[in-house]
Amino acid sequence: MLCERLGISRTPLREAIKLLATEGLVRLLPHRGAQVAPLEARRLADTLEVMGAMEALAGELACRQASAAQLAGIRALHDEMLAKYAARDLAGYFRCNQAIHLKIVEAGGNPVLAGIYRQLNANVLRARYMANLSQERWDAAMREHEAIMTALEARDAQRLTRLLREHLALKLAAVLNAVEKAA
Amino acid sequence: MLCERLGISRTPLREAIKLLATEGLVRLLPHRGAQVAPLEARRLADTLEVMGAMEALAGELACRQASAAQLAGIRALHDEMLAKYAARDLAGYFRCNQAIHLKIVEAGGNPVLAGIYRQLNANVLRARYMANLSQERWDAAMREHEAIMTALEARDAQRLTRLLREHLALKLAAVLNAVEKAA
DNA sequence: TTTTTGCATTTTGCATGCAAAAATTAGAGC
DNA sequence: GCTCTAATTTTTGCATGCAAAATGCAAAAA
Repeated sequence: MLCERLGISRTPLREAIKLLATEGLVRLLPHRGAQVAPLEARRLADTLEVMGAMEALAGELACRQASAAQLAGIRALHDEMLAKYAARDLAGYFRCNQAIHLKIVEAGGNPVLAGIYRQLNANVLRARYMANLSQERWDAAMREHEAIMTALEARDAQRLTRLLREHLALKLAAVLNAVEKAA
Repeated sequence: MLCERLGISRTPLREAIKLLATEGLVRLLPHRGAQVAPLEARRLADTLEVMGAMEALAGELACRQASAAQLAGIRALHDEMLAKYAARDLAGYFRCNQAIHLKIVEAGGNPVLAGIYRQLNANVLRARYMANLSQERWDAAMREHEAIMTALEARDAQRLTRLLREHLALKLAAVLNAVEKAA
C-alpha cells in the first residue's frame, strides 16, 4: 500500500523504514511489521534527560572555544526569538528556540556530540510542538534564555551548564505535562 | 568482490554497509564507495568526550535508582577485574572493564542513554585495544576504579560523576597517545 | 468454552536486472 | 610531457521475483 502511495518499490521503502527505525521514529515489531513509534512519556523523558547532559557539555565546550562570530550568530537568533515572543508568534518562537539550542550545541565544536543531539532532537520534535505552553511558562522560558545568553557571552561555563540543565528540566516537565494531557 | 567473498548478493551487502555507516564504523564516500572509517584521533577524542558526559549522567542516575542487586553485580565484576589485574591478564581486564562501564550506564535506568553509549563504545573499541597501557597507567586505572566503586556503593553522585569524568579524561589521554604512536 | 491443528497471508531476507550519474581511464591533439 | 575529450567502468538507486519463516485465523477436537 505504501509502495503504491509513494510510487516506489519495496526495496527503497524498506530501506527508508529501517533508517527511520534506527533513528527511533519508527518501531519494528518482529514479523509484525513497522509502526510509528508511539509517543511514550517515559522515553521522552529519558531522551530529554540525555539532551540535557549533551547541552551542558556543549555549553561548557562552547564557552571555551566558540568563536566571536558564532556567539554573534546565537545572539542574533536570540534577538529574533525575542521579537517573535513580543509578537506572540509561537511557531516562529519555536523555530528560533530550536535553532538557538542547535547552534549552542554546534558551537561546542564536537561533531559527534552535535550529531547525536540532532538525532535525539528529531525524536522529541513531535512532542515539542504538542507542548502548547502556557503564558507563564513562555515568560519563564524567555527569562531563562536571557540568562543563558548572558552566561554564554560571558563564557561562564559553570553557570551556563547549570542554566541549560535547569532550562531543559523545566522544558521536560512542560512537555511531559502536555503529553499526559493528550493521552 | 565482497559479494563473492561473503557469498551473498549486493542488496544485503549494501544494507549491511549502510548500517555500519550509520554506526560510524564505515565511511561512505559519495560515488567513490565505502571504506573502513579511519581512526582519527580527533574524532576519537570527541567520542570519548561525549561518553564521559554520558557516564557522568548515568552515574548520577545510578546513585539515585540502582537496585542493590545491580550494585552487587557491578561489585562482582569489579572484584573479577581485580583478579585479572593481579594475574596480569590484560585481555580479561579489558573485558571486565568494558562490562563495568556498561553496567554502570545501564544502572542509570535510561535506555536511550544506554543505547547511545553502546553505539559510541563500538566506535572506540578498536582504538581501545590498541591502548596497550603502561604499567603505571594500569595501576592508576585500578585505583580510579576502586574510588569509583566506593562512590557508587555510597551513592555519592557528586563524587562519582567527578571520578568518572576524570577517569575517562585520563583514558582519553592514554588512547590518544597510543593512536598517535601508531600513526 | 478452550485448545489444537492446518492453511493462507504477511513478513523477511536475498538474488538479480536495469538505468542514470559520476568517476576513472584511454587516447588524441597540442 | 601535458591537456582535453571520449569511452569505459563504478557507483547508486530502484524494480521485481522468490523462498523460508512466522503470524493470524478458522475449523475441528477436546
